[in-house]
Amino acid sequence: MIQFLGNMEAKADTKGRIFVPAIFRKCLQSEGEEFLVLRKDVFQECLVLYPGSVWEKEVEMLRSRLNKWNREEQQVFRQFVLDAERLEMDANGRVLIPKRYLRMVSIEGDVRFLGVDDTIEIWAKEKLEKPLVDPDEFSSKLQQLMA
Amino acid sequence: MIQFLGNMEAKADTKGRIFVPAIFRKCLQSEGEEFLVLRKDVFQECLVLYPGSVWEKEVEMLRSRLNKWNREEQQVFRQFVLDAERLEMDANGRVLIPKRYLRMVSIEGDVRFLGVDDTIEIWAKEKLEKPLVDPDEFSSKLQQLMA
DNA sequence: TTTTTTGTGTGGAATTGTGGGGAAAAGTGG
DNA sequence: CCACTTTTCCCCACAATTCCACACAAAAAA
Repeated sequence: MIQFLGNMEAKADTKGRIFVPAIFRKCLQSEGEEFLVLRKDVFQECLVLYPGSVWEKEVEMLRSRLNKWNREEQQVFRQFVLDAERLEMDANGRVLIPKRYLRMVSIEGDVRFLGVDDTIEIWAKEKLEKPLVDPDEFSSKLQQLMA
Repeated sequence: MIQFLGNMEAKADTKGRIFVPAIFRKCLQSEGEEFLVLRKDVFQECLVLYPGSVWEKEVEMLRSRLNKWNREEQQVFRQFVLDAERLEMDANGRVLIPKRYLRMVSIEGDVRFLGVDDTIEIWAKEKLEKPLVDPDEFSSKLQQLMA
């Protein structure tokens, strides 16, 4: 089971290419992942990189539970794949992020990679400067949820 | 098993020709698909491109569930194949979409190709600008499905 | 510390993808 | 049979992407 952990800075060059941090790369390689899927997060202004196998599992799961002859369910499936794209790393270990996606999450220069479970998130650097949740709220929320 | 993923822009020229995005083309080629079938989606205002083999499977599936000696069921089957058309790509990798179909889904200039499972959808660009499903509805649906 | 290796940032050149249009061929209606 | 539209085939220009090479910084090894 694949697990990413870390938070490192990187920058998109003028062509929209970004080096995937070496630790993540090694992780992907050792798991034999051939490709990645890039997707805009549904709720947050960030991008999500799924290792191929993780993506496939997710889609398979959805496909099996959403009937394509049902209007609403098919629409949900469509929404899920709407902002997703297959990517491959180049010889140097970079991914080319299409301009459209950079715009969607307003990335211009510096970014941060964030390992979150079995996916990798890409944020505009500024957005991760301040905490996502208020620290006090965070601790009490956590306490409450894990009780 | 063939799987399309992605969302890219393209435009219909004055003759109604549209380039099939290169990634999809490669996908089709590697699966040895010789032709495509175009159809208006049953539920949405968009066009669907089926790889030949996918279309055949779909029809077979319908055929097996719809009794041809039942007047109503046969009529449904007929309607399904009525709005469908066989297409081939030209030497440059374009498909010529008959005007009739463009009108059906009100495509005039820019379009978006959308990989959805084993089919490719063609939408008028504007229609994909805003979310297809209300975000709250989407999240609750997903939450419920993946629980 | 010095050297080597690995990781990251940059850019140019070649290739491929996309948008467009012209002219031949094939249908269509008078 | 002719004029006219539609379809098919071919070629061109430009933009985007891929490939390749290099420079440099950081980390690891000697």
